[in-house]
Amino acid sequence: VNDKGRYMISVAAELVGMHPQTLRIYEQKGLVRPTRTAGNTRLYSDADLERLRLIQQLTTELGLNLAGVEMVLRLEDQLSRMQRRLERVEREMNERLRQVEREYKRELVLWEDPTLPVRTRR
Amino acid sequence: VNDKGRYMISVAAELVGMHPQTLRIYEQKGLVRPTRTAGNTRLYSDADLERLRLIQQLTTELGLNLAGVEMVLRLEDQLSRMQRRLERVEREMNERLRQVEREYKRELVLWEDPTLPVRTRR
DNA sequence: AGCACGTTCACGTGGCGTGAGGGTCC
DNA sequence: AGGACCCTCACGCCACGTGAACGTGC
Repeated sequence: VNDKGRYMISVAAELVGMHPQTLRIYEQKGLVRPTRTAGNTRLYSDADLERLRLIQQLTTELGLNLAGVEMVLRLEDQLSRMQRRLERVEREMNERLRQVEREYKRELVLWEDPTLPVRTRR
Repeated sequence: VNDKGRYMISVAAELVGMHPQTLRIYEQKGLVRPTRTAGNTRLYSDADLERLRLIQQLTTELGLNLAGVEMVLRLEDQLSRMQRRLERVEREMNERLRQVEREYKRELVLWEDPTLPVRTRR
């Protein structure tokens, strides 16, 4: 699937199996934000289609209404951002830990091996 | 507010401003789980009331339906657990970092100060 | 005996999907 | 000139809240 894909509403509706009117309503409620051509025609990206399929799953399979969909989308976004933040923090902390250990070992080696260049003592 | 408070359905409904029948429906859908007396009468705790107020906010103010409420409650629970985990990880990592730094400084001091007891060299 | 509890069924309202009508752009 | 776009309005269905009917426990 081409990442630059832009489909107008009839094609997009066909691709995700929805009514074109439904897509307009979703946009009106702020659930999807397709771009527009100069002639004001909606253009849906592949990301938009993916979002539409997610909304479809929430409404038809799980039975949420649109207010619920909006809130769930916000919460899931928040959740994934926190997930990434957690991973980042773990990575950075491990990094700093290794950094300190490396320095520590280097200092000890310097004191034990007199053939190495002398560093200033603290 | 007493934490051990147990109210039967009419009182609970009054306290949160809902219809008793609504509370029964919520229980049927698994949104609240009041305990029961031996005679099968529902007893709502203060935690149940708080949950009811949260559900009320989601439905009346934000317009979610019950499927949405259920999912939002799950997601918010997940979010708060991840929040706590993030804080815990940060705390533990800082702890380990300080630990390593302390050890590091102690080793250096031992090498520099001959009056201290000798440790085995690596 | 009476009152609040239990469950089940019925009704009304509102949200949401679907379609039709009419105007505009290529 | 035709077809797909735009928007707005109208209909139908289902979810949900509310109430009534009827039985049961204290």
